[in-house]
Amino acid sequence: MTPNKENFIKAIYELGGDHSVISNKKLVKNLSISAASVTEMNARLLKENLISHVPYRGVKLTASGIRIAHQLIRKHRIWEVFLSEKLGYNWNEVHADADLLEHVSSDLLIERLNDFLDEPEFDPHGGVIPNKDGSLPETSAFPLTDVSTGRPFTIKEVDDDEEFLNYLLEKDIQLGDHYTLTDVESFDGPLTLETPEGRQILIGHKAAFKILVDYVV
Amino acid sequence: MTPNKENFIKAIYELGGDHSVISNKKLVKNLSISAASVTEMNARLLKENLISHVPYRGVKLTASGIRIAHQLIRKHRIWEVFLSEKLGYNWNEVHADADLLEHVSSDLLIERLNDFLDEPEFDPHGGVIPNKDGSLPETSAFPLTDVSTGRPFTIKEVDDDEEFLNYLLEKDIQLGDHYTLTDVESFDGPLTLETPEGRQILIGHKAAFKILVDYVV
DNA sequence: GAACATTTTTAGTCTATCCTAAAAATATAT
DNA sequence: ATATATTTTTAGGATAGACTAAAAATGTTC
Repeated sequence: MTPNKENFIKAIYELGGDHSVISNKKLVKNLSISAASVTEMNARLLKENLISHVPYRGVKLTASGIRIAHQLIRKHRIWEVFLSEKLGYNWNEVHADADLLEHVSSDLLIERLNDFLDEPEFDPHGGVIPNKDGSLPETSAFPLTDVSTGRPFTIKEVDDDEEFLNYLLEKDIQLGDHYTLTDVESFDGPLTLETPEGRQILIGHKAAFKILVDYVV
Repeated sequence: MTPNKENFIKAIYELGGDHSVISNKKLVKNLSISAASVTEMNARLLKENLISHVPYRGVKLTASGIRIAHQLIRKHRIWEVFLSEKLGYNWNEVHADADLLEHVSSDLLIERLNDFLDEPEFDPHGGVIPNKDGSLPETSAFPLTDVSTGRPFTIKEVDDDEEFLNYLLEKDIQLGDHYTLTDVESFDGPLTLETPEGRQILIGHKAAFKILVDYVV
């Protein structure tokens, strides 16, 4: 396993390749490599039984491909917690360094780091940290787009994307904040949130999809 | 700069390539690669002006080659301090992981880590940590082989080699220990050290060369 | 200093990863 | 349903890194 293959598997996973077939085109865009390179990498991962391939359709992760993706995400997120909590990185600085570190982290290193950080459950964006064995803890968050009006909810997780995190910083939206949905424009229009203090926040539909929430009990 | 080139430069440095010409043979042994691969890598580093090359004699680092070596050693040693002090790694476990981490560490990461560790001066083996600009702090340690009998000294630094560290563990020799040299066998024979409590320790000449000491004032 | 031994270099391959350009397959649109 | 557009695959190359085997240079020994 090389850093390249690992990144490829992670990209497939992040595009939904654990449950659906991902087109080459999406991978071309996501990884910024040529279409020919995607075809080639598919062939390599296919030979290792990490993906299944439908010609001219795309690829999907096998069970072992998913396990590898989860283990990579575990490493990535544990590093994010370290960078954020111990080294004072901002929300939007952690990603790049974690992306490099995850590929050179021995099991010993990750487990020691996990202990040092007191076995965190979530990374700085609210992403759940997979278990050591590659399984995924249960979580109940769902997209902000699916929330019902009037029922108070809390922000559980946000997309790990630098640009998007800056957008949230601007809107002053943070993990754990409480809101109520007061209005939804039809035809995928913006959503209006209200803070307990009565402040109104407008969120585009596309952004709302990148925010996972849960109802306050 | 790739991890491979970085390791090559570090190997040259560690063999004394900052001040003398290092033969291909030594690099073959040190890096466990073929002689042909060494010749090739020499050609690449020569093109980048990181080494000077005397055909059939060997290579020597240029000023920028030395600076790169120092910066790598800075990264390596800061990671070693972290692994040892914060993650509870043993003396002899730190090397392997530090060797991987040093190649993926951004300047931001290293400087934050350095702050987090309270700007350590030495790594767990007593190696001095180079400055951010690639310069080397002054130290006064010298090989145990050069010590005079009767004058008390202290252990300042030991070779960063797993096998050798286990040897020291066996002999119960640690950084900061105080000893006096009581006897030296001629013809590079073993040295006899004495602890303040009167315990005698026998050290082979080759091992003594890997231990740096300084007189107690 | 000629013969043998060692070391370095050259030549020719191999793999992983990337690319561009062209061909093949699939999708869309009139 | 045929023409056009898009996507994927194939073909052919490039580069970094590593290898083995053979050739060239250097060292050593008697």
